[in-house]
Amino acid sequence: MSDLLERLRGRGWRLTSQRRVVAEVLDDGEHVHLTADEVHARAAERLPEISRATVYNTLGELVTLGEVTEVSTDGRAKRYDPNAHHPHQHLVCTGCGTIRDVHPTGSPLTDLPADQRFGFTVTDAAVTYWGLCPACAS
Amino acid sequence: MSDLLERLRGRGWRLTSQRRVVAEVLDDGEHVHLTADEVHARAAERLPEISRATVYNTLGELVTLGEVTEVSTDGRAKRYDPNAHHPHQHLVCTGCGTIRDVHPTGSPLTDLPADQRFGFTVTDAAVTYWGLCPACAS
DNA sequence: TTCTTGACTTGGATTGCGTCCATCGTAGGA
DNA sequence: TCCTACGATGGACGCAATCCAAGTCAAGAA
Repeated sequence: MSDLLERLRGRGWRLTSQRRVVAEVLDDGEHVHLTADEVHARAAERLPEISRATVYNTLGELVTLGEVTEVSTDGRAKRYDPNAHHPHQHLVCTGCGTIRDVHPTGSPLTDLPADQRFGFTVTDAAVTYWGLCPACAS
Repeated sequence: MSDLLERLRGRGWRLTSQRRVVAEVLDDGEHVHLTADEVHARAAERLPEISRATVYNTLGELVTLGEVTEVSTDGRAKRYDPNAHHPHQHLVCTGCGTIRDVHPTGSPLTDLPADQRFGFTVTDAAVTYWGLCPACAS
């Protein structure tokens, strides 16, 4: 994660305590995909005065820089995936909304023939798998 | 679409003018994927007093019955896809948000090995392709 | 070290999308 | 035709996210 902070500094980021804390929170919970509010709650444990607006701003900047991926599954709150540098797909629980990273075989982008692209310049493809997690299934 | 109305009646639906109009709107614009607000606007052209709550209720019921599919691409408003009986995926313009139905080769569900399911009972998979439509690319 | 400045943060207001609820209306069976 | 339970209404509400004007501060300059 210090890598991340270095990369950000290299891009001309002013390194404030708020931004540092948000980056640390994303790093700490690398296995989970936090909502903006969850990021804010965890950041506030270390920096009580941090505002939600700043968390939103910082997350948005990290997404723009490609350091973090935004995952919006259904109509719920967006979740933020710090695992942006390793391509993967998502498995979402229809019960509780938690997300797992998965690695399916095959690559979806190549599965779209030219005659199915309708003149679009297709740049990305995402596969979302839906199901019930063990906890919600019981 | 009269098919749809028949099916709904067969399921014990009370056939009100509001529900009929919502169904007609979805049928009319079969090529597009309308937001709830767009459905409401078009329905209101024929039935000015129809309320947004009724449109939301009716759309929700149609989704529950499997007659319509809910498509939530990014953080924007959900869109409703009347083409629920023909499996397909979606190609979304990152510029304007419009959606096209596409038919990729291969089937995503079979692409997730058992050791990548983490105890989930996986029931569905959706592929979303992202790109710029011809209008937004120019 | 202190100064300076513009980028960053703040929090309260606001927007967008969707749901809830008490009340009224009406489709369709008796 | 009448009854009544199911559906419609619309205004209040909730949640996620954004906006904005004012205050704060990181980091380069001197």
